[in-house]
Amino acid sequence: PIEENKIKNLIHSDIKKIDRRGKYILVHCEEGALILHLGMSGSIGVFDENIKYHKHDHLELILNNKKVIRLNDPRRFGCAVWTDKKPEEHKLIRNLGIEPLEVSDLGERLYSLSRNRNTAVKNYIMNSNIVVGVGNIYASESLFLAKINPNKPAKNVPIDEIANLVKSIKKVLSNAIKAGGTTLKDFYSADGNAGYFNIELNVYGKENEGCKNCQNIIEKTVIGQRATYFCRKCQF
DNA sequence: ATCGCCTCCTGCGCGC
DNA sequence: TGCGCGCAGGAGGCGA
Repeated sequence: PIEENKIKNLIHSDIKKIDRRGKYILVHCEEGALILHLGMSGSIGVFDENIKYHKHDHLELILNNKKVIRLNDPRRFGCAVWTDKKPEEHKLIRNLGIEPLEVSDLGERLYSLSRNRNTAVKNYIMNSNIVVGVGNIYASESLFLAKINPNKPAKNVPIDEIANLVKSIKKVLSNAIKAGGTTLKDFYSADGNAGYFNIELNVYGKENEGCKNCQNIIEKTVIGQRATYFCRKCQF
């Protein structure tokens, strides 16, 4: 949800820094911080101040350089929350898991945290209280590269497979970042133009196509209410 | 603590 | 063309 009234605290406030934690964008100001999330369908655009609104523009930050920042989010799964305190201490942020591209011991940590986890390994790596950044596309892609069946209980994945999985997650995420994200359909970059390229996907959305390793048929299944794609022959 | 299930909401593509 | 249906990139919150 968008907390409109509280966000008015931003009036006359300087933006000191913008960074992120997991998939949350943190706009640090003098008096606190704006916490943004784009959900499934959100986008942020920077426009000239007099440009007309688009359908589903929900929040506008008016800057002092005749530009505006607008949050557009058709499905409204995103959020915009103001906090007076350090954003790291906010309840949406403080329980977030490991930043996969910022630690060198991800394998050891994911292994030890998984020993009592009976849930499917795909659910495990998508749990943002464990590790952040692995969304539904990248979960299937990472498990394919690591040759791990997405349904295997997390606690049954041995240390060497976790090591492969961690390598795959890092590779998939950094390639995706380099490519500018994954565009399935509508996507707008910050200047308002349709932008960016599809990254190379191996399994996501490839139901009934041939596996790129073994030509076996890619299967679609549902794990944790989410579409999941894998090759039964390569991943076990 | 952990887990599975439900929910929020709009839009699009498909089959009939 | 139009309608109804299923599905979609996230993740908080609930009860068991």
